Amino acid sequence: MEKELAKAYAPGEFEDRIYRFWEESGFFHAEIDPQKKPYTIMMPPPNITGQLHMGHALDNTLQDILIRFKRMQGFSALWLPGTDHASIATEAKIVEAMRKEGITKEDIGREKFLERAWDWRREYGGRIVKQLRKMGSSADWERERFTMDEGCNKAVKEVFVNLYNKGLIYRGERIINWCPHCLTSISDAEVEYEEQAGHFWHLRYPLSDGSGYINLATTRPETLLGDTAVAVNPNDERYKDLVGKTVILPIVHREIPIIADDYVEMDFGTGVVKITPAHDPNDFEVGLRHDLPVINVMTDDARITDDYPKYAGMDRYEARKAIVKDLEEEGALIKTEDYNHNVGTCYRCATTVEPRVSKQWFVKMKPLAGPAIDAVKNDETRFVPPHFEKTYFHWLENIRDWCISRQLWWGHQIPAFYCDDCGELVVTKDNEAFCPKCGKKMRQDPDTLDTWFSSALWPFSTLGWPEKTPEMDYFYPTSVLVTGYDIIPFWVMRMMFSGIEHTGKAPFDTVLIHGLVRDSLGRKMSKSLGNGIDPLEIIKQYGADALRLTLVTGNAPGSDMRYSEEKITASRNFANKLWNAARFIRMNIDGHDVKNELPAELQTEDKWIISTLNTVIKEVTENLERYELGIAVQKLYDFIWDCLCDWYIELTKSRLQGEGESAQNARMVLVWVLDKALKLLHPFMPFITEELWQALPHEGETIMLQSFPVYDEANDYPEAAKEMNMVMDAIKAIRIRRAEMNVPPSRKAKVFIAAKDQQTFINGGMFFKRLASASDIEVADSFEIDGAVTIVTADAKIYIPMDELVDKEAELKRLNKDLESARSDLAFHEKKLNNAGFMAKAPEKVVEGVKASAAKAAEKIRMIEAAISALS
RNA sequence: GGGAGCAUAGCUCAGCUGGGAGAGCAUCUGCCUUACAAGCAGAGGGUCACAGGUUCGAGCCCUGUUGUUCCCACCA
Repeated sequence: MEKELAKAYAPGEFEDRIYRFWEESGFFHAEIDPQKKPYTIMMPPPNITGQLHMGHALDNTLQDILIRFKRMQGFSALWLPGTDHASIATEAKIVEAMRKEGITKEDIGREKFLERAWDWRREYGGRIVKQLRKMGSSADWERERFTMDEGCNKAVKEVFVNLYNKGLIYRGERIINWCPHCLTSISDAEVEYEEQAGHFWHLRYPLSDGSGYINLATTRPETLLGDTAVAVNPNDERYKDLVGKTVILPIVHREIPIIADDYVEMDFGTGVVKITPAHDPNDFEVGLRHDLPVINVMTDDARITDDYPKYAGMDRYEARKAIVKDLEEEGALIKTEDYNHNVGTCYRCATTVEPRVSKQWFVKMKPLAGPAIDAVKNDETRFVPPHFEKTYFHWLENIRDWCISRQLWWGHQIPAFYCDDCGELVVTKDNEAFCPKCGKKMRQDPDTLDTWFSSALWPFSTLGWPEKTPEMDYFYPTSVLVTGYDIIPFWVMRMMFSGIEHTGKAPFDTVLIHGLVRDSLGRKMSKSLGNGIDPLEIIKQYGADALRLTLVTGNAPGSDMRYSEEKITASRNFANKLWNAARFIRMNIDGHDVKNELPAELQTEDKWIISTLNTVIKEVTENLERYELGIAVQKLYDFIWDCLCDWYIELTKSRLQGEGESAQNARMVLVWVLDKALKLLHPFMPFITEELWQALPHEGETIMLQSFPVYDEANDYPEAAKEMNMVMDAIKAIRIRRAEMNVPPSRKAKVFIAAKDQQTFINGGMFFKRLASASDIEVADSFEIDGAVTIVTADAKIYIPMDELVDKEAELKRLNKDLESARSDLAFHEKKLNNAGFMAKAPEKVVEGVKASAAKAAEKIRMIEAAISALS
């Protein structure tokens, strides 16, 4: 065997080495194997602009646990990784870098710009995937994809053309969300609302016929330039006579009509609304209904157009000030009021979105949403936890058409071509097109597609679709999607309807939703707060396994968790504990030929640990199958620390000090149990388990390809477990009593045990010496001992003669206290047994349990009473 | 306005289909017991937010209330 294990857990010394070993050996690679069942996870592709953060760390840890578990269970487990081109974010970075050089996109043109973008991607696109490797992610890097690679591009074109031909993609002039900073349209899902302090400006518009005024209020006076009507509710008696008349728009002095529309709330404000179809989505709808002109008053960077020379070139907010001032001078401003309202902002740059009418491409959503809703309703895909279905349904049921064109260069260029001569439109997968009418070479639409348009195809574009590949047949639909609840509307929903529409099958069996990793105060980690924790720093300091354990411990699906330094150290301490347990076993098998198998003859304590492990195997497997990863790891933690380290290893120490078969058997059991424990823990803590497994007797190249332990009925030893528990209970009771009396462990004393089940205590005799500070032990039916500390457990009466420490009064007091508690115990159980309803309706198993507890309590009372009478 | 989650020990959180409340951290006591002081053995600490209900039995199921977080909508 190799060198000694280091004294303390030092992950920095082996994690990178092990990862390299795994990757170079090809252990992560999944192949189509008809002998095996497929298990597939598509990694949510991180943005190429991204750096690893806690969100990725959590998301990847959960996926890696599932994929390693299934791989060990014998599935052909594919975890397909990749990155996303992130059109807005990437383009913004490149534009920013160019700005520092003093050049703009337009200066260098599209082709050169794209060259720079690809260079940028080559340079930085690999950063995030390197960081994912640090987490231990066992992804199949040989199959790594990029949302803008050739295959994905092919899939995008195929989908665009299909949807266009079915009439599900159209081009139209609509009001869309426009980001004046990113200079592109964005979809509804990309708008974030935030409350901002603003004002309510109360205005009066004079009626054209000079008969008076109509009063209204606005939060955006600058849009007045584009007003083409004022509206009232048709049922509003106050204004009934005014509908059909006109008013003179202040400042602009344009005559605009007063119209009636249900959209106007009578109870709010004066019940009159100014209508600016070009700059408000609701007004746009009103405009359509009443055939109002649409007057765009702003440029693409949200400045007033040259049509209004007085304000031309001012940005929205300057213009607002200037216009308010002018309104005041004109006498049109009645009053100004403070008012908080929600304002839409761009999710990328936080700039206030400007609704704007423009010609864009849209996906018609209603026909696609229906089947996506059905797939979840009929359980083709299920959410864990299930309540996220509601979020999903809510979005799909209220969905509006998806604006997919972006005025950006970095992305999939829209496969639509225009004829500049006759205006003909052709949508095609080809890279160029000629006008079917006049034969002229056509001009491709300069816009690109929303990033999410290509990510929506990720579950199948990565498997070679639209080609009929064997991978599609074998790995699709995928098994589980692991992602945060925050991107259900962006991504989950869009993958669902895309998968169903293009492949006929929902892309996932299960959608496992997790929460956010927050800081120790419960705040979202963000750049602006500066409260982000860098996972790479944590890995450097504590190891990837400690980070992974922290992220999965106590993690329940769908709920947020807090990160804290204390949790990390607790995880690191557990790793150290495991490390040392392995080191202890290594030291003890050194020089002996120990095979990783169970010996023919087992002691009671061996049977107990094997039996306990067997239960843990069963439970952990069940928990993993149900995505209860936090519960699964908790059980392993408890088993390894409490059962294996604190009890079983301690129980074996005296045997290990001896020679012969008993010692050898103990070594074998230790190795066998640790081997199983390492395998169970491997999906959670891959590095340390590999390192330790390699250092122990084993067969095979790597732990990651060993079979996951399986529950085996033959390893259940209920009798042995019961006996062992009697002994352990007695040891604990002695420890408690000694601690209460402040007796140091160095002060040994003989222990007399009176029990019915004498053999059990005789067998366990040596444990009392090591674990209960016994100098010697004697077991009998009963004892007559004076001046002894008396301890009663459910199965035994224990005497420890320690004359000088025994205070008869105190002993009696203590025994009486025990008696009281035993009596109330008995009363509790008897109350149930005397309850007719309970006896009639409770399941037999429960009744039996209560009966047994009552009998135990009664026995204990008898023993305590005897002890008391002996003392007094 | 609509919807969802959460409320359990001082703190952070588990608690699976209802059967006498758990962990880690923190606090206190005693231990260098030759794997581990990143450790060992113990202790204290809870009206499971509140009020009803269902049930033989409720932290868990139902109804309501309060507090809190989030998502959606957006009345200009």
